[in-house]
Amino acid sequence: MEQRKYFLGCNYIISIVDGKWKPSIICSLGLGAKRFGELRHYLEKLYGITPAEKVLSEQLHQLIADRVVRRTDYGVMPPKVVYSLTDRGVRLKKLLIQMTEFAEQIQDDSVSFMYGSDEMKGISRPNHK
Amino acid sequence: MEQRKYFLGCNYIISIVDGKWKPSIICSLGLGAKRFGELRHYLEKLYGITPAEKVLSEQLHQLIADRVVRRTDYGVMPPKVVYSLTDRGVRLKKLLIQMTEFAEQIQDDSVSFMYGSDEMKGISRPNHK
DNA sequence: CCGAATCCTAAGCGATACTG
DNA sequence: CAGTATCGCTTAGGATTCGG
Repeated sequence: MEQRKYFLGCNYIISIVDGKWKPSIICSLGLGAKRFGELRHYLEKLYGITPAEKVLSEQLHQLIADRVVRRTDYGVMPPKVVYSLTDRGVRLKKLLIQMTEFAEQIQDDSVSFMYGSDEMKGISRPNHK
Repeated sequence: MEQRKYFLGCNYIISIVDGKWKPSIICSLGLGAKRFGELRHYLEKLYGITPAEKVLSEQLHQLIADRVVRRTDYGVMPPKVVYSLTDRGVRLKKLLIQMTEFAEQIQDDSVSFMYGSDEMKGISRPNHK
């Protein structure tokens, strides 16, 4: 087992959440545990595009390695596997919400976001059709 | 001028600070404005390695484009150019410190950091030789 | 002293096809 | 259903060289 070395602690956090879909995965699972396919379709409803299966799989496994996400295999046929946030994941999600709120404060015309911090908290349930 | 679109606000923040040296640049300039070469040598003292000039230059310009860093050219000969944090940069640095504190909370044996949140705040002045 | 220009390698991400 | 295997494009970042 080898040790990973970072300049700053924030570099470590950034490395955990850096990945196109990772914040959305954490956010989604924070609103409820989901199966692999469920997660894909949930993300598609939110954004209109789906992560490639390979990419979703990769990023999930990285989050598992960083102990942010937990994988529960029910070992039945047909397969049933559920992903959910660990304790660390729940705390990380709160940090992501803080970051999102900061983003909304400094936001200007040059950027836009598809999903807001209130929605991350589950305050508003969007009607994505 | 085109608009950048992100899934979540935190994706925007992550894109701003994602870059091997960016958090360290923001942290360093937060302790005082610096010239290009000064910044390089400061980082070298902290970490024992220097960013390639091209990389430091790139990441500085990206931070300028994101209005986190300000470049002040005194237009004299020999050249004197100073980099410092904007208002947005100062606020972003506070967020980075929060992230670093979170990292220190969840830290375990598998990771280590070369510079701590207290040092980011300027509380302790390390004696790097 | 303050960089820009070029070349190179590794990693991120997507599309497609296939498996237990 | 829940993924893995393969391919190919694009970007990040380091090494090196050159210019005002």
